[in-house]
Amino acid sequence: MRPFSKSIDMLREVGLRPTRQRMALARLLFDHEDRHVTAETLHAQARNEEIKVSLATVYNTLNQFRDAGLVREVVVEPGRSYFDTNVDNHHHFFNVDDGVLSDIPVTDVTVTSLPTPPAGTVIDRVDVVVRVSKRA
Amino acid sequence: MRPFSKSIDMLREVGLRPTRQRMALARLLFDHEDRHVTAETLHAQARNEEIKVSLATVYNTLNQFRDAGLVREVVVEPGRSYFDTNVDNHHHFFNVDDGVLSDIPVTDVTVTSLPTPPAGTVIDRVDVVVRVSKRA
DNA sequence: GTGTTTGCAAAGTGTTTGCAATTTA
DNA sequence: TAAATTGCAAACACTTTGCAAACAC
Repeated sequence: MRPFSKSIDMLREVGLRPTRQRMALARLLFDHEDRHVTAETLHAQARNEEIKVSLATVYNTLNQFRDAGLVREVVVEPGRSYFDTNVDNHHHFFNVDDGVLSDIPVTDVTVTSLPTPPAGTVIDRVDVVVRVSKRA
Repeated sequence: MRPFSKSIDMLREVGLRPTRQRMALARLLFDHEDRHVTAETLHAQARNEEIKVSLATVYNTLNQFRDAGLVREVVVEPGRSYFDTNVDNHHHFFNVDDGVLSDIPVTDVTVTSLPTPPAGTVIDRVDVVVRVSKRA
């Protein structure tokens, strides 16, 4: 298998040109499972690994990946977006002390009896965020 | 009962001076139940009702009310904070098409089998957001 | 009168965008 | 070489802050 071919295929499938920046970010995101990044943290990691990419491109790329369904955007704090590489149905812990977001195994939380949505609307998705903090 | 005495008492109880601006905003917020406002929408409403208050004061007041436990901050969209006058345990619908946030009656959603929080942390609160959109 | 609060404008934070230069196919 | 993408800096939307004037007690 040629190097990077997985990233190339993934990008081609969603109609994005496999540029150097997009492939590098795809590898950072998808070589390990269940990552939770912000544009800033992903950009910092890229810099650490000597990948040349601007912060604007990181923002644009994350938005394109989200639109393509490769990552999911998670909003838990005002003024900051997290992107989750796990796009399956699942929920989150959010540590309000250090801002760390982590997955809750699907089996560990169960929402029973979903409410009837307001007239004229349908349910897109149910997000459960369990806010945690340091034990007192 | 003297006018405004409820607002005065409420503010005194949480250690905030009952200024003209804080009393006016308290009345807008608490004279009707279960309001969901942003700083901008509350400021707009104040202007409509001829209440003189700056946007900065609306922001500061909402933050003070939140710190005092009079309102709850709800984050569902990047770059915008909603404040909910219902501080009891409950959940939300969020209409992604028009940005309208509404309460889910407590009895209409049940989260069973809460997950074990990460080591060294305790659960502060569980937020369920049901994202809805116009029926296709 | 003394300390608190307000309003304004400026600053701050995270994010998006216009456009020339570069890269991809 | 034609179209897409990048990077920079400027623009943006929302929110916070510094400070002098106004207000509460």
